Amino acid sequence: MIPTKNHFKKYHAFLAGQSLFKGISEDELSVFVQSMKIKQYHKGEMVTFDDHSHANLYIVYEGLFKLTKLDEKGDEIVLSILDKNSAVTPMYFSPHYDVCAEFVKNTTVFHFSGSDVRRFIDKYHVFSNNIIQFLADSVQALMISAEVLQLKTAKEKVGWYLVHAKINNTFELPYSKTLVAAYLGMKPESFSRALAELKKEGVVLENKKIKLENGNELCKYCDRVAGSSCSLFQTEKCIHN
Amino acid sequence: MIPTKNHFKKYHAFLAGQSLFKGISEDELSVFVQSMKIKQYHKGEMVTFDDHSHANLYIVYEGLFKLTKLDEKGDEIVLSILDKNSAVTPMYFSPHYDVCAEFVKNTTVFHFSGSDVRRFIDKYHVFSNNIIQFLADSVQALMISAEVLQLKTAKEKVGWYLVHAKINNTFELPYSKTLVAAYLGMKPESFSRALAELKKEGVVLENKKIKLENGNELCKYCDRVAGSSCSLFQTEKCIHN
DNA sequence: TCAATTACTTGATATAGGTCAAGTAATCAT
DNA sequence: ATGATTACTTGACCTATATCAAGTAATTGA
Repeated sequence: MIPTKNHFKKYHAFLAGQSLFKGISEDELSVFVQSMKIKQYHKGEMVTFDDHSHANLYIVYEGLFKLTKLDEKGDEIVLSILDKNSAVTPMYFSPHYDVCAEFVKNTTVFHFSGSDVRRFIDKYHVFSNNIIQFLADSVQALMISAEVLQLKTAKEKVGWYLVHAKINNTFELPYSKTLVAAYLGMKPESFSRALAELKKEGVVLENKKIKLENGNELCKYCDRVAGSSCSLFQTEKCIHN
Repeated sequence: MIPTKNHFKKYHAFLAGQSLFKGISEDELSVFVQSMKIKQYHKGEMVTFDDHSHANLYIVYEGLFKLTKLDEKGDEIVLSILDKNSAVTPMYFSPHYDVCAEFVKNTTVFHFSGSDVRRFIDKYHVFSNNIIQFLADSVQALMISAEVLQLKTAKEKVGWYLVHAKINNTFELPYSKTLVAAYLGMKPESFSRALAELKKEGVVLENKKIKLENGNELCKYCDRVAGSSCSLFQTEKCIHN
């Protein structure tokens, strides 16, 4: 797909809104955007990052996919779920570390070659700092995942996932139950049973909409990082003191 | 502890050898080292990174500790094991994300304040790139952990851990079984039983020394990233083609 | 719009690894 | 050197979640 001038403007605006490009001027960004490639993937496609694609930085313009690791038996873990505005860059990883992208919806991603990214890092100090922040956020997210996956019971995992939708006020499960279950390292059956348990506590999920009896039923499943974005954070109603 | 001039030289040499300071000249490093603080912790101590210590970059000069997350029930996960030459920096994390350092041995750490690190990043582009590589390595290590913890059986986890000691040719378990078990997300009892299983396959662990009957018994537990450092990598003896 | 596919639920059953207990071996501190 | 503490092992038992199966509900695509 060759971007038309019109598209180009749209993409430019989109990228300007990304936290990776925070603090970069319009003109500076333009140079970078010139070298951007656009790629579309189809629902159901599975792509492994090979030695070549390892060098890239990817930003999701539209769509949905999961980053997974598969083992010989065919079992998989979901490392992260990526949709609009998500970014991923295996460029600093070992070329022998292979992860897989499984596309859940038709997806459009922008990608920048490793050499362009490095050039941009060298030239624009802000961008370098943004990359640092992006990687640090990834580290923190993975640490929190590790904690959730290892320490929490099925019900706690689901509660923890749902509380995010309360905090960001959508009160909506953003993806299918099966996908969320996989992300939480559990089977759809267990997810379903966990929801049944939560229902007894006043948490109802009905066509992806979360309904709470009193409003605070999910608070016990909250962590401090997520909680710090909550309107009740550290009020007397909040469990985090 | 106030470093004497002599100590200072020793520390300077130590830091010059760290990959975080690769490409930094002696003189440049000196400036940075001036502002370094030294802290000693005792075996058994437990320290939480508070808002203040969050801003720091830590490098382990000597000793051993584990970075853990604890939950209300008192269960813990080991996010990483840190010993000589290891580094950790929560400085880019949410101030609400609290991890805990549990000291296994008496430990000496150097730390640099967040503002010094930022100043150094601004000034020395190589350092900024080193930080990027350091964070990316952390991301990759956490992804591999996630995979090991979720996808592997007890025996596979232990085999995977042991194969590293084969690859780096020490043939030695670097830490206590209990600590390694915790890192692998399992109980000491399960670790012990997994070792018993491996013994049947010709893998013997005797006072921390790994003995193999034929030499290739651990290969089936190897991953490609670890394997890429193996002397047999991608020869006909290697499972990775 | 309707058949086909995929998503979800619920029950019965299996199992890996956790827990508890009791013992031995190794290490530490005085 | 020795008593105390901690590390490790082994067996019996338990439990949370996976698996299997069979069904219903929802979504998709021609």
